[in-house]
Amino acid sequence: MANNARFAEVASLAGDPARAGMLHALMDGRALTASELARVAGITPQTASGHLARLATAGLLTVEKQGRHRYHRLASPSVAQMMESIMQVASGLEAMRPPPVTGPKDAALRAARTCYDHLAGHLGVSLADALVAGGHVELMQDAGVVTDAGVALFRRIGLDVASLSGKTARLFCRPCLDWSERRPHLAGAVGRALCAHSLEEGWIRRLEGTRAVAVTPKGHRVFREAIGVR
Amino acid sequence: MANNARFAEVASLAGDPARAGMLHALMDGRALTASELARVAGITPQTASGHLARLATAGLLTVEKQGRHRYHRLASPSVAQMMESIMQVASGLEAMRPPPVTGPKDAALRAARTCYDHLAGHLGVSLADALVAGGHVELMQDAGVVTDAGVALFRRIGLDVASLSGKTARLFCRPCLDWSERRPHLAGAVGRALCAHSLEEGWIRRLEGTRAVAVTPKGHRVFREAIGVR
DNA sequence: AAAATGCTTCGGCCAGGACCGAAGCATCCC
DNA sequence: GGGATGCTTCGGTCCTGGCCGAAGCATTTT
Repeated sequence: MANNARFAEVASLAGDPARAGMLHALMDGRALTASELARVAGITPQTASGHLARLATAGLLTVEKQGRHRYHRLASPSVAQMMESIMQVASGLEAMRPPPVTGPKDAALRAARTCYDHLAGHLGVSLADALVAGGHVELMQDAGVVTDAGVALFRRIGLDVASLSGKTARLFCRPCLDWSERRPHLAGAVGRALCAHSLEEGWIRRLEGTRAVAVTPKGHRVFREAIGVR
Repeated sequence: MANNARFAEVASLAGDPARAGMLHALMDGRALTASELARVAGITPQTASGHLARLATAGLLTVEKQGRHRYHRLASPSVAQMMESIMQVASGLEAMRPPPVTGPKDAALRAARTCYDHLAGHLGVSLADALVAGGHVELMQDAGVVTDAGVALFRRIGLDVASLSGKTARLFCRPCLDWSERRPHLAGAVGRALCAHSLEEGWIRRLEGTRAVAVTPKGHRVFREAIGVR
C-alpha cells in the first residue's frame, strides 16, 4: 500500500524531537528564519538546515526566500490541525504518566497562547465558557454554532462574523480540545476571526519568541465587560 | 519542554511503516490479534510483539487478553482522529507527487470503507452529497448540522438521531475530509450512528481483513430511494 | 574589494532501533 | 500427559538517520 509509506513518512517527520520543536515554534502561524528555528530546537544551523529541507520537500513547510534570510512557515492549516491532534493524544497519555513539570515559561503558555490561528490555554477556554454561558455559542463534541445573540455580541465588539458565513445561513465554529485545560475552546472560522481581531484591537499581544500571548488591560476590560469572562 | 518529548514519542511511534500498517488495520475500530496484525504489517510475530508492546505502553492501544489470544484496539477516538489528520496531510502531498498506484485492493478501499467509526470513500462522500442536496444536512468547512427534514429522514430509515443530541436542541455532525475523494463526508455522532445502523440493517457488510465495505443490494435500494444517492 | 552574515553541502562519527532466529511461557486441544 | 497454537523475551546483526566540524555559496554591508 503506497499510502502507508506516505503516512509513515509524514508521521516520522513530525516524530523527531528537533523537528517537532521547530514545528511547534511555527504553530503560531508566523514565518521564522532557519537560524531562529535552529535555536528553538537546540541544534546547530547545519543540522537544522537538513531538517528544514526535508520538511519542505515533504510539503509540510513552505519556504520564502527574502534576501539572505529564508522564512519558513507551516504549509497549510491541515498541518496545524495534524499537530493539534497529535498533541491531543500526547497530552492524553500525560494523565497517567509522571507529574507535569511546569516551568515558568510553561505557565505563560498555559495561561494564554495561540493554537495556530485561534486562542487556547486558560484564556481560550474561559472565552469559550463565557460565550456558551451567555447563550452566544452552542458547543458540542463535534461542532458548534454561533446563535443570533452571539452574532449581535460579536458585532458589538466590532467583529462582523456574519461575513464569515458561506452560502449557509448558519455560522459554524469548531471546538478544539485544549491540551492543558482538557476542555474545548473556539477554533474554526470564528475562532480565527476572534483571535485576529483581538490582536488588531490590542486586546492581546504576542510574547516574544513563543506562542504565549499576554492580555492587555484594554483586553481584560473587553473580555470581562462585553463577553463576561470570569 | 517535556511536552515536546511526548509529542515526538507519539508521532515517531506512528511514523514507523510497520506500526503505521498495524494502526491502519485497526482504524475500523475492531480489535485484532497480534498475529493478524503481524501479517498485515508484513513482519514476523516477534517483531510485531515488540511494536505492539510499545504502542500499548505509550497508550495508543489497549490490549484485551482472551484465552491465548490478545486483542488489540485503538485506545481512544482521539487516536483515530490523529490518524485521520495525518492521512489528511499525507494525501495532500500526494497531489504533487508520483501518480497514485491503484491496485485492485485499493479500488475497493476507494469505493467504500470505514474511517474508524463512520463511512468514507466514494460511498461516504456520495451519502454526504445526497444529504446536503436534499436539504437534510448543512455542511461547512468546520462543522455541520442535521436539519429538521434530516431528522425526519433518519427516522424514516429507522435511525433515531434525536437521541444522540446532548443538552442542546441542535444535532451536530463533523465533516471529515476524505483522502481519496478530497471531499467532506459525515463523521461525528451522526456519522457513527449511520455507519453502525447500516451494518446492523445489513445495508453494508465488512470485507474480510480490510477496512473496505461492500454495499448489499438491500443497501443500494435504501441509499438510492430513501436518501437519494446517485 | 573585503568582510560579515545566513544558509547549505560534504564527510565522517555514532546511537537508536528495526529485524529475525531461537528459545521460553502460557493456553487450549486431543 | 503430549502436542499444537499464540505470544513474548533474549541475543545478535545491520542500517537508517541524527549530529557536528569544516568548507562552500549567496547576499548584504563597509
